[in-house]
Amino acid sequence: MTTTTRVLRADAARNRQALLEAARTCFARDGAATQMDSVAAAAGVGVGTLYRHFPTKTDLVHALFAERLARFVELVEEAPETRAWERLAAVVAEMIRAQSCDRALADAPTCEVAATRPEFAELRAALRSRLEALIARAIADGDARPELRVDDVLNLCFNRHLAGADERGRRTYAAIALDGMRARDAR
Amino acid sequence: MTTTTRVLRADAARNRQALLEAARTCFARDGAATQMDSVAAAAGVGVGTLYRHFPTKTDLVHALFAERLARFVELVEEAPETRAWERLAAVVAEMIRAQSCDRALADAPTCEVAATRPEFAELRAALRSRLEALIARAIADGDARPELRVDDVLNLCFNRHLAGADERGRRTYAAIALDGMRARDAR
DNA sequence: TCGAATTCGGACTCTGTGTTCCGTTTGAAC
DNA sequence: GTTCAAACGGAACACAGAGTCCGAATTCGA
Repeated sequence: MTTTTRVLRADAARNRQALLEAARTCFARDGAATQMDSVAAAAGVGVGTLYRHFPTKTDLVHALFAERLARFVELVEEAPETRAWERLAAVVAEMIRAQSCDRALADAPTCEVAATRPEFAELRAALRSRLEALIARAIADGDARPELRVDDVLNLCFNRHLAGADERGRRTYAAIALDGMRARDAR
Repeated sequence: MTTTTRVLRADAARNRQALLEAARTCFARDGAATQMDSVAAAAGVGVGTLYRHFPTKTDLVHALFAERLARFVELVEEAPETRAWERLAAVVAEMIRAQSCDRALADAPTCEVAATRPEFAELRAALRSRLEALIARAIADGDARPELRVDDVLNLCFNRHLAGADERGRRTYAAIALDGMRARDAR
């Protein structure tokens, strides 16, 4: 995945991984309020090093969000032979579950800081278009309510309050969301 | 509603109202990112004046949130003879609708800045307990799903993404939320 | 009308946080 | 082992935004 033009020196590569790992932890815990200093500290590295790998906080956020979105895109594509509704349900459940380990994730769909990066915009578009297709199939099958749109699904799944919710809360939330998205006849 | 101990001078009272009005506008537009300077400017007043009326940004946020929460509390209490589910549905719809005019509102349930103020904590507790009772009745009537809890309702209604959504988005969101909260038998 | 208490305004201070800079250290090619 | 480009660390800088301060202006009772 590391598509850097020039090959990194051994220590630099090691530090880059440590930084990404540290950033994951920090953003999961503190959300958007995460400070660059604490990321560097968690990686056992000076801020200078952090800024050499990610020139801007935005770059770091972008890298993390891209990672997550890519996982979701894959998830939507898995097992194309399944009934659309089943897959949609799995995707929704996983997106909701993922919020519990990442306080910053809820911002991903609307986040403007990272939105300007073409690479990120592409990923977001990819997720949207694939979800769109999946939803269309689920509606055609008569499983999802006909007015359902991508944004409705994303709005429901990327809810900031989910990060603070407990296991029961997230389960119930997912159940409500899925039942609500269901077509009247299919229930 | 202005329960200040000493009576305010005419200009002071006028400014206080202007400040609250300006704050409503600014927070509705910019959410938590609203700056004190811009509130003062919008009220046509210096920052000094703003800080005399609201010594801290937290105080201002508190005043605004309290206003909103109080409205919701009233709403839950209205027309007690109605069937519980009907009222719950009305409350949910209104809470979701209210997000469209206030970018900061979504934080109200979890907001820690204002949570320390006893007055605010009371309001929040009041809303919770009244909603709790309403939900219990709706469950007892067989209208709401039995696992439903106050937090589930609040998490669904106070969703940050709703502020950016359009009319259709909010309507669909409300429909999904309500259908999802419904008991299986009642559908 | 006058005077004192109150309020106003906005330049200024203070703090927290993203970002830069540069002397030092390290990896790896020969 | 020597050399040098690349990478490191963290003190220092820059800037935004919350909150302060005090001389000027305003209100209002007498």
